[in-house]
Amino acid sequence: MPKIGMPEIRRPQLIKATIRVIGQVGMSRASVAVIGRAAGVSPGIISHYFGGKDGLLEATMRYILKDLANITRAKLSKTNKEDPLGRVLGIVESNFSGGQISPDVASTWLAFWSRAMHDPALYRLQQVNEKRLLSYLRAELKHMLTADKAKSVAIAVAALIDGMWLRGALTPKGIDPQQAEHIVGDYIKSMVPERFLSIHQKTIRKSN
Amino acid sequence: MPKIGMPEIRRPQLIKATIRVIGQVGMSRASVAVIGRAAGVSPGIISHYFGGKDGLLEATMRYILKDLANITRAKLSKTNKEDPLGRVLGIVESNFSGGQISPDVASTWLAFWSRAMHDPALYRLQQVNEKRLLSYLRAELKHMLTADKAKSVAIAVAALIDGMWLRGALTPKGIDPQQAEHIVGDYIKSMVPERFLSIHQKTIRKSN
Amino acid sequence: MPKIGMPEIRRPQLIKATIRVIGQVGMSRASVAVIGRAAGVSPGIISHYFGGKDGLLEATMRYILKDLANITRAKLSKTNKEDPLGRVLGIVESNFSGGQISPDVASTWLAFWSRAMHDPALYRLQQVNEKRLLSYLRAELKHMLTADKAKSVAIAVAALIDGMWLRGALTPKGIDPQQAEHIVGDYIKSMVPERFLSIHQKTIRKSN
Amino acid sequence: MPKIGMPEIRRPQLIKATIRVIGQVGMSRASVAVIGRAAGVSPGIISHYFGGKDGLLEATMRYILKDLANITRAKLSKTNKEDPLGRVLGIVESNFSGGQISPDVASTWLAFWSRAMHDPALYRLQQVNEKRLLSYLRAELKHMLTADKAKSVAIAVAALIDGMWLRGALTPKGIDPQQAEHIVGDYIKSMVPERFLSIHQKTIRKSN
DNA sequence: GATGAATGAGCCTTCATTCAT
DNA sequence: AATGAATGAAGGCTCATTCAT
Repeated sequence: MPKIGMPEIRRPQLIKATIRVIGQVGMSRASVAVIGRAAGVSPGIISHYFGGKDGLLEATMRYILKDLANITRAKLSKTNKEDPLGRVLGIVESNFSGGQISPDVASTWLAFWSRAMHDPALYRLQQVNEKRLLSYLRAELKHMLTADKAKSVAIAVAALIDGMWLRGALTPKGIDPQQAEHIVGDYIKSMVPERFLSIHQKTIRKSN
Repeated sequence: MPKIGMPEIRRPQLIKATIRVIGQVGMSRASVAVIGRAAGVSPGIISHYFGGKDGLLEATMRYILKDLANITRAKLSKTNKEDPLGRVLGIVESNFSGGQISPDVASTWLAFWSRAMHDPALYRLQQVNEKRLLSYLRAELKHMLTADKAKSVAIAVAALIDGMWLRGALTPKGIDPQQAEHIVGDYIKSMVPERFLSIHQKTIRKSN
Repeated sequence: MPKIGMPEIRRPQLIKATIRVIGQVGMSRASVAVIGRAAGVSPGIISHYFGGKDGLLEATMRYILKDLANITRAKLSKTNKEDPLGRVLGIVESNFSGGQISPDVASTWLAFWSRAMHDPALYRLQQVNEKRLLSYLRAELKHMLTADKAKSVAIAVAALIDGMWLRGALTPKGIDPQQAEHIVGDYIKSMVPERFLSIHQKTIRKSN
Repeated sequence: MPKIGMPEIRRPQLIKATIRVIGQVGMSRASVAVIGRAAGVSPGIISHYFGGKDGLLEATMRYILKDLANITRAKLSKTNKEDPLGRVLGIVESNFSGGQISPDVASTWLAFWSRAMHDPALYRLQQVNEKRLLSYLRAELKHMLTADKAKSVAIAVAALIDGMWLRGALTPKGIDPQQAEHIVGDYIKSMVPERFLSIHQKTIRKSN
């Protein structure tokens, strides 16, 4: 068994502090001093572990995206491959579950969204994530719709997810996952042929 | 006698420069020095006209929101009151027309969105805008749907608008208004009773 | 009769505003903009009439000193030359009368005192005033004391005047002229031969 | 491990540089840049140690006042309690000894006097110091004079100290402690009953 | 590995002065 | 004569980063 070094402890510790700080005071006030204090370490350590503030921000975004990817993958692995509607709903659900909907993460993500437009490193991460979501959605929707229709519905679903998520981030109460899933789910159900709803119903019943 | 009427010239001049600068280098690099240079004036002038950088940012957001409100109002005034579907589509269209979809404005708006979460003045402006959009949508949707359904569809449409808009902002090519309107339009049409589509068709034909 | 031009109006107007502003917000916050506003004129006018802020400050100090000199001269001209004690008391009284003891003037004077140590122009004005006070005092005291004693009492009286005045300036209620004159007067009376007190008493009675 | 104990080094270092700078160029030119340079450190350090320029100024005044208080306390502890005149003279002497009479300290003190009128924090410090001086003087004078007389003589002595001190600050040669003590001493001796002079003489002789 | 003292650039703001009107 | 818009330097402060310990 290898000894776990400090990097494995410090990096997540600082990333989580970053999310907390950005969530609470905003990106413009998230200085390394404040983040360091929130993590209970000295400011100098950030340059040591991430090469600088930019490195920390990139690592933080990467962390959030990875978390989402993990959740989605886990969700899909538990979903019946014969139930494409269920799988699409699973993808949607992933976007409104776990750490993703905590106000701090929502705030952080929004800050990154804004920053990504002018920061190549963040922009690339953002693009990868966007494409993955679209490709996941399209892959499942193709089982229920024509390629053309699948593409445009995928875009709509992705937009709906982001929109619900964005509006939730700006609401004092935060994101309401149930409402979000319900609204996105309704849209999808209204778009796919009826028989996929039946399959989905049966699959759910079976899994219980 | 001094030059008069400068405030009426300088304020829009500085606001436009702000949008341009935020659009091009991002909020974090939009210093008063850079904005001043972009407007061709000295940095000190910003405090003179807006009381400080915060005042300029607030005025800028106010300017963008007012622009959107004006476009929406103008659009609605030209739409037949007997055609609620047409009016909803008009509201949607307003959000993807005019200055709103320029990459600079999109970037600026996103920056404000992020900032609004931790800046009370911007937050208030944001909230007013959100509520107005929802209320406009709900008012028209109520003519076609039950109050409950109108409410949830209004939320979905607003989310769809924001989502399309957000994703467009992050795309190199910028927002594609036609695609956006098409996708949002499709969603709305799939949600309202068929007869309102007929009314809408007739209204359009008549107006040509 | 010569026509009175604007300079004769503007200069005192600005000087008085300066005293008012320094008295109310202190030297460090007395900008030309604030002074101009207090005088109801534009900031540019100060450079026009005084060549700059320094010129205004110097003129303001000159104005206050001249006022004190005038009061003293007037007081002495009304005092019996055969009553040296009465004349000394008159000099003391002059320093605690008229505009000199208003809180604004006191504050302004103190500010100049501090500034004079590093501003040659103000320093020169200060010195002239100090020497005049000492010379006035010494001239009268010499009629009652030896030259040596007169010199040291003159210094003490001057210090007592400045000290009372300084302490008064720092008290919320401002300078109390009666208390000040009483204390300084007591000191002087205890220092001069008794017969000058008798002369003084007689002189006062006669003048009534 | 970082360098430790720097606060204990830096704070006095910066305070002394502040006194030096104010003494040499005046309060209005005592910028953090200049003070930092005089202390051989970077300007940013001032905010680090004092929270800002105001904090440094307050700490500087506190330092000077504390120094005076220490000197006075030390002086009194070495003075015979049965010799009230000696104790009063000791208090006076304290005000014209040690660091207090250096031109830099005199200039700084005068600058603070002026500033205190519009700066609550400095004003409070000033008041504490004034009250302490008066109370010390009154306490001793009460052993020699009626309460009423003690009060007014205390005020006069305090004024005389401040006045001598103030005039000295404005003299190129600086304060002359011997002359100052002599003048103030003479005044006090002329005010108290003769027998306290005898006590004082005896006490001095004994202590030699 | 970790600290936090220190730097120095960059930020926002204030201000005395200039100048077209 | 007077305005007040505009400048640009200088002010205080914040901050990411470096480095001796």
